[in-house]
Amino acid sequence: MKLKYELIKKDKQTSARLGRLTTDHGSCETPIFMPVGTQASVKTLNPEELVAAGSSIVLANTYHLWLRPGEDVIEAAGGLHKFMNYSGPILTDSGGFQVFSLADTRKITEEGVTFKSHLDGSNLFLTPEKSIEIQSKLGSDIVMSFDECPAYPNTYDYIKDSALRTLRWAERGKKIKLKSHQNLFGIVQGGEFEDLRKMSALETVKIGFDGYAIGGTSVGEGKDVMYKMVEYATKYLPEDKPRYLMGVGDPLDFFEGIKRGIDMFDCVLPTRIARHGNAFTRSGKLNIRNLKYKLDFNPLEEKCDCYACQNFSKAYIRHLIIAKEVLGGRLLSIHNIRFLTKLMEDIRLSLKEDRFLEFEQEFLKQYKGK
RNA sequence: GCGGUUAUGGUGAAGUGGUUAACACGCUAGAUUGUGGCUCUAGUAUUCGUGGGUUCGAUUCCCACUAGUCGCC
Repeated sequence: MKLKYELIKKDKQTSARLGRLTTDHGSCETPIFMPVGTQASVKTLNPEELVAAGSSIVLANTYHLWLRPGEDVIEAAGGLHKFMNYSGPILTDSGGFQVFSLADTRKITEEGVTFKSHLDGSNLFLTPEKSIEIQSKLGSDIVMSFDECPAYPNTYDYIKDSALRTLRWAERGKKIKLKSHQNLFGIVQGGEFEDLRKMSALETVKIGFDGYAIGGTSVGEGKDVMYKMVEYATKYLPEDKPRYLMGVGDPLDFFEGIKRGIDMFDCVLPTRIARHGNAFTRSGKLNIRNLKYKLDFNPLEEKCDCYACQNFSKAYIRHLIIAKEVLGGRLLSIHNIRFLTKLMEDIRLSLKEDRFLEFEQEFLKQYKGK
């Protein structure tokens, strides 16, 4: 069965949307946050904990699984779902971003990208066809097109060439056969340039995909620029398909993205900052290593229903993080994922009740972001 | 009791007769956005056991004291 996106409701004051996404492995309401499990594992958590933390769709990464253990191993296991014992929806990123983040030794040509493995330095060659073939073997529910994620800032001419190349790559990738339950998303590029975002969006839609992502964001461009990039693109995306803002996971960015019509977000932030001792709370981010929590025997957040808050104190989690015990990072990861999934639940509820902007105001009053 | 030896921040320790006393750990704070990396960044001794002396100048040289340590009786 192909992916189904139902647009349940449109916000009257903003471009926010309430929707439902249905795959062969289950459905979820949008807007939604998707935790990242790069190597077929959301770091430190097992699938049960992930689901208990409110997650209903996760990411995995083509580049990482291609190198290790290899897509054939996962195919032999019966696909990613069976391999990692997770039965919910999975989205796989194409590896385009890794090409960007491991940029030291890469060379981009029309055919594809040559770069070095971060594991053993061996030379690798990834093409749009190869990326989709790997994802086909992985068996994820949502497959991402192989794009180029250009660095920021960049010249207009480069971004234009790059966006056009990404379009050609998208067409090539689309020709690769996927499994019947799989769906392919295209990625809009175009940097900070309005006309290029428009061109990229319109042309990507012309090729035709099951959903559309906005790429090339959260690469150091600054918030205002990012919001603009989103705006420039979502205008030209069809209403009846989901929109996914790649790599964005700051609570404040959720509001800004949703306001502009975004349905899906993914980010490593909740799990990465967790392992470094930080927690999201309704009043802002908290660094559990801070001295002031040494004798604080209250939970991270009083009203939080997550496993960490229901069972442990800040003082204990602080001790675990300082002592470098893995349980500390686990508990903070559980909490942070729950924080973001709960925030999305609250946002969806506010959309249902026609008070999205009011809820945003309420949230911002308490939340001290940067 | 005698002789030797050492004495630098929270810890382990470098070092020099003369501008801001290495480095590591710890501690304190910050960062982190389609995860290579429990990672990265910054701050953290107005002062070198105590008291004298030599010197233009001493944490560095000398003396005494105190404390630790080793050996001998």
